[in-house]
Amino acid sequence: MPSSAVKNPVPGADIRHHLTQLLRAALASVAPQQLDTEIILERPKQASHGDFASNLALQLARSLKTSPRQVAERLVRELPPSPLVASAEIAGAGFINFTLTPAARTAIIHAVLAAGENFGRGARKHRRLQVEFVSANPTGPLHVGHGRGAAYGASLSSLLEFSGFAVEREYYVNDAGRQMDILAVSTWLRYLERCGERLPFPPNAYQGDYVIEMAEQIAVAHGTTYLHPAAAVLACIPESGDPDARLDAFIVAAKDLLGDGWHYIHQHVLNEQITDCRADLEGFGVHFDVWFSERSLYDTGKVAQAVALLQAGGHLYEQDGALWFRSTAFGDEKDRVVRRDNGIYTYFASDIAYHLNKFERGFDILVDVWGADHHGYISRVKGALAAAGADPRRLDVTLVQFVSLFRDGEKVSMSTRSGEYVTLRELRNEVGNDACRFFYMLRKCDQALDFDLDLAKSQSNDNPVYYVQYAHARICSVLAQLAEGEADAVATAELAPLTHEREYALCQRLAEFPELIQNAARDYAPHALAFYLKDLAADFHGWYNAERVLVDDSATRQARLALALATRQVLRNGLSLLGVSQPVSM
RNA sequence: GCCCUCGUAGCUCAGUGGAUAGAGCGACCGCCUCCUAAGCGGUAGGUCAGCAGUUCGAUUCUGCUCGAGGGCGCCA
Repeated sequence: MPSSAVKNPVPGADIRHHLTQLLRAALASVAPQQLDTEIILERPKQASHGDFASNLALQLARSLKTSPRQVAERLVRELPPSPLVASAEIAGAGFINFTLTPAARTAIIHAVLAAGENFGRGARKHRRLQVEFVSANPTGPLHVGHGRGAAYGASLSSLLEFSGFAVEREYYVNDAGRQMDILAVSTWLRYLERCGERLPFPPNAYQGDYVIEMAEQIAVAHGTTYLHPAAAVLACIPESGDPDARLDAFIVAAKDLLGDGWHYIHQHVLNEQITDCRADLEGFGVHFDVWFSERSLYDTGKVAQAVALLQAGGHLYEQDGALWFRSTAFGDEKDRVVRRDNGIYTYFASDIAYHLNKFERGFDILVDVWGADHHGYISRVKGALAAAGADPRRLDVTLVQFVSLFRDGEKVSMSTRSGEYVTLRELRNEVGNDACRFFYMLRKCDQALDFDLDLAKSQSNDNPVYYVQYAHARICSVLAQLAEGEADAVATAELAPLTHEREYALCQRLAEFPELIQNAARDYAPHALAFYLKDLAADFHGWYNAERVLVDDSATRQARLALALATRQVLRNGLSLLGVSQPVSM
């Protein structure tokens, strides 16, 4: 291929693509029969290895029956000349290391300034993607474990959206099951207590103070409307027996005695919890586009339809009075019940209907963010989707591991049912939203997270979130000292005065941002963005300490201002994706 | 027993089919007459748990062993 076939690059355009074209041209001449070899360009860890490195020669050596270094020499000889490449050197086992010209290295600054808040945004992918996360039962305040799912899901959604997908965020409200009944009956029993009735509060009912508060509200608003004598209630409850049976008896008694009143209390506590949950999440910067009701799946017959669909496909059978799904035919370790012997559908049944409904709504990809304790659930849901004729590969389940809180080096013990746990709201109030959001992203989601309260609260250099925000504030501080209108000229500043290694390193970091967005989105790994921002801040702080921005020489001053401004832009873009604020001063 | 996640510096954790495996904290030595010291520079610290395999090349992929945590309901 003649070298003229490689187009002259636009400054600031995709240099990686340009280098790939150069290598492909060389490949066509050195090994025309290997033209489909994948061209891989990586960013070397060491600065002495240039700006980009290719292992193409190592890949080709075997089939060409030639030593890697010899192949590399031939490739380099055939590389078309490029105005962006200062040198292409052979090193190590046969790597080709590209060093860019100073202009090519700094060109990214203008690209950042031109794109602004859209720098790093991926091309539209024309694929609709839904992220479902948190989806905690509306039976009590969110705790720090839910907080991790919320922070992860929100950052992941933003990242996927920024990378080019059309993203919808959804919260699945489990408003149909026994847990809601237990919350309603718990509230009613507290209400009776407040009205002066003496009866034992079941140990397996919801113990939290918020239940007492809801009972108080009902009493204030409705007086003794829902009052029934303790004796009438207790008459329905077996003397002994297992606690779950007793709790169910309390629920039956409440339904019988209250009639329509039961529906009021049930609906009231549900509304209260959803409202509280939504406010908590919005306060955390976590927004949902859709709050999807599980009960609506029953009301519209979707659950029965889903089961009928599996039945029609011959995937169900009856045994011991229950209806089973033959999930072992789809790789699950045992078959699963979809309808119990008492005629009630299991959670699994509504979950099948739910996921089929998601596909009906036209999403190309479903992402479910679940607590790690649900991992055994993946194979059966995917199996059911396959059985129903849907493609299970379009469902990606991401498991988020547990959170342990540490205070003064001691683990804070938590127990959900007893009501003794640290809520997300308490955590936010104590350490602040920014530190919370950032700390949740400091660990891969599939690893258990130890949340150090003292470190998260520390207003010091130990705290990575302040380290990143400080870089942003420092840049703002410099810009605040400019004369009127001086910043306007920066966007088109001549960049040749940037000649220090730290400046090139910072430019390279900025240039990595778009690739990082794509990779992190592909891997569902928003933590990679948090780590990138730490690295970017470190590159900036290092440069800031070594070189002064506001120097007298106007050309140097303009060039450095441009670099500072571009850095601030990328810090902003990254922090906002993570839901962390970008303070102007600290 | 089966399944999942994991094992990387004293501690907490990133990372990768590639070259001399990184960061923060802790330790030690330094840097404000200077755009914010919530900052920076340097030193010390490693059998990437172990064994075998695939590969031109394995800390990364595969298998096994050891160790840690979690999950295995006609609950949600």
